[in-house]
Amino acid sequence: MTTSERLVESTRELLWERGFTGTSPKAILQRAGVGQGSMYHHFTGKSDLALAAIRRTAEVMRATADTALSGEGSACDRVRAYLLRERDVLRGCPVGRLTMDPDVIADPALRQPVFETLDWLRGRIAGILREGCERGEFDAGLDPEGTAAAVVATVQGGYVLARAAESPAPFDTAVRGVLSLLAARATGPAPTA
Amino acid sequence: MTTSERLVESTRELLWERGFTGTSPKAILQRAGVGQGSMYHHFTGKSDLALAAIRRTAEVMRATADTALSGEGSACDRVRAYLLRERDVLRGCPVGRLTMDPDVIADPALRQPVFETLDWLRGRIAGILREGCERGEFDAGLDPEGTAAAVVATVQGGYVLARAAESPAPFDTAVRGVLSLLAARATGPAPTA
DNA sequence: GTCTATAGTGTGATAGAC
DNA sequence: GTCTATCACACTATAGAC
Repeated sequence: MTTSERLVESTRELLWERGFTGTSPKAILQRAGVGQGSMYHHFTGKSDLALAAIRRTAEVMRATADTALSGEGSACDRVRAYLLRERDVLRGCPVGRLTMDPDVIADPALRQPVFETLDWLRGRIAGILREGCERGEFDAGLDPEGTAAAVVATVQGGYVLARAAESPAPFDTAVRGVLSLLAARATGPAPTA
Repeated sequence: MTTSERLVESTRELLWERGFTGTSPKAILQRAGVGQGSMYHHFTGKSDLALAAIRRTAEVMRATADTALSGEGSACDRVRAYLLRERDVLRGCPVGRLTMDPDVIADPALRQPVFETLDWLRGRIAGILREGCERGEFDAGLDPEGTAAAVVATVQGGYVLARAAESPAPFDTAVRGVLSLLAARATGPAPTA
């Protein structure tokens, strides 16, 4: 791993744990085990390094979500696979948590990958649900866009509830709830959600 | 307004805007228009002041939510009233945003009011849905706990999506989605969600 | 390309005058 | 009760040696 890569990885971890405001260059350097000079040689500063880290994290999250969503089965099965995939719930979403960071939201360059990732996810799920509707997998009138937004929001909000409770339980309950509501709209032999 | 109250109000605003880590005593004092001595006279430090501010914010949020949830109508109507109540969506939830602040979550005293508020909200909505089930307002098998968690998570996650997009639209879409899923479970003449 | 040294500013808290 | 002065330390960035 190059010095540059080590810096990006350390930044990714710290942004996830502490956010942008809560992460100092000093902490990044200590975790990466490099001196200050290296950071300012490879990057123009904290924001530039954060941008590289956020872009990488967004890329990883997108790939992970797409794997779960691209599996076999009905639209409902694929959304279920996404919702029930393994997660380190108490750590929260490395992309979503950045939206609570005013310095990230205020900087268009930093906000863009955050927006693009969540927007892509919403659109991906909406597309799957729309296909499901066209195939008659759901009863008439299911709102693919609204449902997709609710699914993504449930995950993001589930992290909030779990971190407040210091327990993954509220996350799991919320996921169970939205899955149950969705499964009730599926036609055919109702799978136990 | 007393000096102490001014300090708490300034802290509430700043915690909402910038979180605990992103808020300095200096910023609080400037906004409140008082000197440093006043703060350390009334409070032991930043955390103590934040605790007073968080408790007050939690109290306000609980009252606001309870007003919307205590209205007339069916269980579905009351949850709808809560979901559709006016919100400054792009500011996010003043309680929920604190869960992304590692220093808040790490301090049991600061985390407690955050947890209690969100847990109360979940329980309140679950109770309303349970009553609705008992009155036959929903078709059999609606999961009150799961649905309530999904409703609260959708709101919290809706803020995340809205802030990422710098637009309230994704929040509104998610709320429409979860409401549509819930309304489909209501018996009788389906109200257009 | 990486290091240490240094600078200037801000943070969170204390001391002591009024 | 409120103010200003001061403290020790951390933050972000730059300079310049190696």
